[in-house]
Amino acid sequence: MIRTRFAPSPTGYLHIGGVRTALYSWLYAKKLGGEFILRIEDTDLERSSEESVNAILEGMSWLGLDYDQGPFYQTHRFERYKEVIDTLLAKGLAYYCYATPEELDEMREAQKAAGEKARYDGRFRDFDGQPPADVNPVIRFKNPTDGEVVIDDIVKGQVTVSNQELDDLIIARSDGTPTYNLTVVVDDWDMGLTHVIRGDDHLNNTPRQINLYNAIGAEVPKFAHIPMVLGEDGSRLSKRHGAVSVLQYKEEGFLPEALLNYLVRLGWSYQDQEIFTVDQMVEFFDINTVNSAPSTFNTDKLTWINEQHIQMADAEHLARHLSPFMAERGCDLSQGPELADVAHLLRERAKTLIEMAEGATYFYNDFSEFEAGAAKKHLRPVAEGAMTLILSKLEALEEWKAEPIHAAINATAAELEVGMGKVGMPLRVAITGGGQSPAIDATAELIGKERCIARLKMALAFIEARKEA
RNA sequence: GUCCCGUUCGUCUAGAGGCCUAGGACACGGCCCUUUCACGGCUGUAACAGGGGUUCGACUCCCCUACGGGACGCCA
Repeated sequence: MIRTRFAPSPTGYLHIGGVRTALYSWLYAKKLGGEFILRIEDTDLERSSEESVNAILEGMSWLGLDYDQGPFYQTHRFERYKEVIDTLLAKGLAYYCYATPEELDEMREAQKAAGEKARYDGRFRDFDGQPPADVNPVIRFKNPTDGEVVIDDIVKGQVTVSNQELDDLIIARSDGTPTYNLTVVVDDWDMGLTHVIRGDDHLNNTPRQINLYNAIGAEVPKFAHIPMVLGEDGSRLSKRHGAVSVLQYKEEGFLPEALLNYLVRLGWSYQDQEIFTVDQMVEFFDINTVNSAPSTFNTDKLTWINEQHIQMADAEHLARHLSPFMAERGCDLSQGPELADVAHLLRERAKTLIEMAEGATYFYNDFSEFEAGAAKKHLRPVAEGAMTLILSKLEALEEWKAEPIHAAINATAAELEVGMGKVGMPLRVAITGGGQSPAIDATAELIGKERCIARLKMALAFIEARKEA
């Protein structure tokens, strides 16, 4: 069975590049009926935080990237890592290194000065003298010194690295805690992972990890190194590029499926299709056709995709995601139409849920002033006749539905021998407070008769006051 | 500096030697639709990093250069 994982370290927010590798792993497992595992790589006690763990969990949950197993925490598995390290030590495949951090810094500086790649020189590899009493040693893995490691990467192709380029990496710190390169190998082995899908910033670690797999007698999984996501200026994505945390996109009014859609198309394509439902992603995604070049994040396109998903979203689904934004704007949803109906009406003119919430406010909140520009243009004395007539017709309506409302507007325009706009626009400003809204008849229906009548009267009073001024 | 990876319109991408007068999408411009704002439809501008090979023929294969990214931690 196929088994993939997402293994973030909880040292910050869940960022957008991480989400893409998580998505690819998740899609790959889903597509092939495999399992997707979540593992929290928290061996760095200094930098890991519970807050970050929560941000990761919340992000995954919002995106709907559910996992079949986990979350596993590496800090709960220290016994197991110790066991592996002891075995390596016993077999002579690992050794204690007493070099101090200062000593190592000096070594690296000298190497760089000499134009070489900085790496541990193996000074304690064959040490059998008296260990210094005042140094807590680290444990290093004895990397093979000759030959080469070949990675048969699903997205990068064949990558060959000479063992001479690799040094003896630290697998246990001087305080005894294990390090990433060891824990990741032990876990991926213990958890039965068949495919390791991760960012290509790990490509350089892979050869040494393969050596570790071999040393502990584990089967080497298949690798797929996904290229990085770059910021809009082409450099590595970071905080200064604006939103990098998934939850920030949630707050900015993006639908989770839209973010996923944008991310799946960043570095991968399926014919000329741009818009994918989550089910379609699962059906069409193919890890073998992921591009090997990094790609640049583009908010404009994300926004367009979000708009497309809003347009095709189910009204109830939209309402569910829209609801928190309405609350933010102080809207009491019990004092107005069903939010789903409003969302349905607005979905063709909102790029984000924030925009939609802005456009939905007047369905729930009354206003005391009309938007200045729109009022100046449409609530003029000349509109008084049309307003008075439409008011009386609307008041007389027995069935408060878009169709009869529409008929009333038509009749008013016909009786006064003016265009639809001469009636529709003042009416729009009167009942919505501004000059922009969906079709005025459907809008009026949802706002409700009582509110519409009251707002029309308020508009008439506004015109009256203007005449006197 | 050393090693690894990469390079098609501004951006995401299609392109597996002739189908390419290089296709689609976002963004941008124009036109149409329209009682508002949008949606939508049509349309325009815009790219094979450079240089050498290989081949009858190169966006596609090879080499070099340039540029970009990554790694070189008792971080992951």
